[in-house]
Amino acid sequence: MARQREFDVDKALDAAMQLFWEKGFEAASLSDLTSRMGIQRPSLYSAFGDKKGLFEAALRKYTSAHAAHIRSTLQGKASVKEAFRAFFENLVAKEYTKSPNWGCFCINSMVELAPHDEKFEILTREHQMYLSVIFQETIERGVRSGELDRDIHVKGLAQTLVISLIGLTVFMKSRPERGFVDNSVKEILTLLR
Amino acid sequence: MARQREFDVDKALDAAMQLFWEKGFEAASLSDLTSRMGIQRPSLYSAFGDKKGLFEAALRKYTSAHAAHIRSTLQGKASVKEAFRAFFENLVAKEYTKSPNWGCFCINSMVELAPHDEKFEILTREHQMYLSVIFQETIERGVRSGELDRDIHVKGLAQTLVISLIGLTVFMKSRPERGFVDNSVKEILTLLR
DNA sequence: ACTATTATATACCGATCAGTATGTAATTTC
DNA sequence: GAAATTACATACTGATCGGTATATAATAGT
Repeated sequence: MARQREFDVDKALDAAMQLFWEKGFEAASLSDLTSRMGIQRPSLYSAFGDKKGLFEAALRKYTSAHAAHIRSTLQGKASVKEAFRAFFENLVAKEYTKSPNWGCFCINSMVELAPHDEKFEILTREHQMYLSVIFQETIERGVRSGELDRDIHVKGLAQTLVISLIGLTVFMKSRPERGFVDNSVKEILTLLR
Repeated sequence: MARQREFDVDKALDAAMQLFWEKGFEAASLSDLTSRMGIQRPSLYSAFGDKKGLFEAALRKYTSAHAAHIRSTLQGKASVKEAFRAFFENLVAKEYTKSPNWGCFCINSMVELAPHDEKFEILTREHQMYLSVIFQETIERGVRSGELDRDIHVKGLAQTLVISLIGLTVFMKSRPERGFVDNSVKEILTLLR
């Protein structure tokens, strides 16, 4: 119809996601955003509506990629116990190579926005619910294969692993000694019997 | 020497703590603060230095009260298993009566500030370390009394309960169905054998 | 009572906030 | 190639940000 966009919307969204992830919603200013995204203000507003709209788009992009990553990681090993062990150990190892540690964008958003904005209360909750379903499916696979006890409480266990994942991710933001989280991961994995 | 203060510093700090707890550091403005504290800007600056200083004072007040509360709660019951059960169930029940749910001021601060400010990285981490010591002492009491197995990994278990506490507190900010957290609490408590 | 000192209240500071009006460049349809 | 449409860049809006200068009120020591 008319002049075409000169910037890649998805690349710009990715840059916004990175900044919101690092700084949170309030602390990321429009000037920060436009400079990191490499576009001007009016382009941002025409493409994403407003700051909240951009934030929501960035968070949705993050959660879908995050869930896909977790799902494929857990499917990567035949042994379910091994899969969870690799998942948690990898999570810890990764956070201790980066410095500083921005944690999980979805959890950060849950803490900052969920109590003040119902849209983000729902969005962040639903992501954790989705992760618990992924965990649950993985555990069920272990039960079917005979690797895990038949009388295990599959759903409760999956939910507990989500809680543990959140706890670990948040606590690592304060950069505790690694032994602390290593001990916890070991303990948490004993729930898989 | 001269004119005396007309406001109660501790009461004002309490009001600031409440606001920072609800809104976080960035989202709580000086206008918000002074109006909630019932004082004028210069009084705030003369008593607390600046916004960060006020925040730090509020957080320190919170953490010391929080730790004292947890310590006395855990000492309230002879049975260690019962003590932890009551502690976690009370935590959940309390969060589900308030609406909305502001979570834990220290955890909120860890998420918002720890990666950007070393002072708060340390302050929030040390509080969790302190909680893990309280948990550890309680577990040791259970081992001594014979209520808990002698071969339990006391420290690792205490650290895991801290991780679980963080995970539960954060996740409840998104107001999930209560069954989810109830299941997790039940599962977490099975670690106490 | 006088002086020094400190708290209070008002009003202000430059900087930055999120968001937009305006004018120009580019691309399509006719 | 003219008209219509849309993206771009600059510059601006009123509002609010954290922080402070100034002036006045109150209390202490002398």
